[in-house]
Amino acid sequence: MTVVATRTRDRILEASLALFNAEGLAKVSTHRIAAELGISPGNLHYHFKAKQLIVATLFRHFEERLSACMEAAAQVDALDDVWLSLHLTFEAINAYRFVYRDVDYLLNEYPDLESRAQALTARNLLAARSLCTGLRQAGVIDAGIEEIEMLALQIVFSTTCWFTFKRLTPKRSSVAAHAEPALAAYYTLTFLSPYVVGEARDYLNYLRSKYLR
Amino acid sequence: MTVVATRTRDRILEASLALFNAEGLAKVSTHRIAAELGISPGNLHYHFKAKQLIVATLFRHFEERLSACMEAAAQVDALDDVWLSLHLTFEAINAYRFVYRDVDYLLNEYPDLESRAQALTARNLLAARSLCTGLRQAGVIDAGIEEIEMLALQIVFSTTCWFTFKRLTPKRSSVAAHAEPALAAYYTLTFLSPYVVGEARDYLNYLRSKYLR
DNA sequence: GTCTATATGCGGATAGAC
DNA sequence: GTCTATCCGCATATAGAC
Repeated sequence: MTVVATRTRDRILEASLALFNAEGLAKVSTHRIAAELGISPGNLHYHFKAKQLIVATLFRHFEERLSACMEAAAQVDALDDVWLSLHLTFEAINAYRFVYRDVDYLLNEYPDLESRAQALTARNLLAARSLCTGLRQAGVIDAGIEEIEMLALQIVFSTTCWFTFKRLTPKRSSVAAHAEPALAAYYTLTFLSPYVVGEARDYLNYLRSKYLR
Repeated sequence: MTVVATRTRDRILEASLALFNAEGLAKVSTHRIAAELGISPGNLHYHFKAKQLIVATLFRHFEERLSACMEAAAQVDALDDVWLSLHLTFEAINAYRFVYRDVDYLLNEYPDLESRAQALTARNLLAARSLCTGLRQAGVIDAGIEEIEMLALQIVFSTTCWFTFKRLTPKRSSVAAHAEPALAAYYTLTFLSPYVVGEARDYLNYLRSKYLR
């Protein structure tokens, strides 16, 4: 049945994503994925002729989800929306964290993803720039062109690499795993703080007191 | 001869470092290293019983070099020295870029390095904080405790992840490879700019005009 | 110290029966 | 669609001659 086939296909993608995120692309073999699902390696191969195809499919899903975040981000013009937008972006990246946590391995192993990953970053930069100019026009921040350029770069840099860096800082047991994206969003939001003017400053301080705990 | 033995050992480390940096830890096998040196795999194994030992040795060298950078950084109290210090740090990280460019793979493959890598980051954060408070005491920047905390984090974050992120931005052929650390240092220095006061501002602008080309 | 030859195991991928 | 069985290649690591 096609229905059943599709189910299995989706289950493979689901399980692969979970394993890749948890243990890293390199450590998860196709055998392992099959075992996790209780199916045979042969069956898995029927649905995906190569591991590369699983990875490529997941990467496409990631592109789509992140692109949606970016479109939303480009429209933002209030500090409150910035935080939400960053939060959603971090959640997207966290849901597919195997991509950025191990970019070097990923791109070495599957070179055809390199240009797509670069294009994604480029669009991400455009969206961040657009977000910043939106904030300036709304009078939320006061920043020159060069400063905005810098801000956009910082935002994209931190969304991209945050979870990679996280692994290099000792775990704080006090922080629940699901709270990570919210914290990361707060951290990134703080980049804006030197440039925030007017009553938006108060809101930023409110956020600070709320999340610095 | 012990002398010759040592030579070969060092050559192995040298070649391994070069290959790891150029192609990534995962893609470079011990056979490959041996072939590159024109020695046999058996001979390589005589000097290093396992690939892990090569990696561990290189990692120790990296720790030592980066630690020296950090000690120097902690003493800095002028904007000029900050740039130099950042530059040297980026050069150290660039010289051993296989470490941070593929941390996730590295730590998954050699778990005993994880705590050492975290300790290194922790010390790095301390040094950065010390650098920032030094700048404040010297009157170069005007920043509160929380802001300094944030600055230190930004500095360490960017030194650690910059070259990883670099791979996600399209190559600009105009930038020579050896100039990368200098550019990265400039980028990181700019984090300070919102907080720089007095005549130090002029110097920062000078650097900007010099490196923004 | 250096070599050749080889053991061992794993991961990706396939063939063909059911 | 799913299975079992298997091939192939590579990477780590070892044994033993020179």
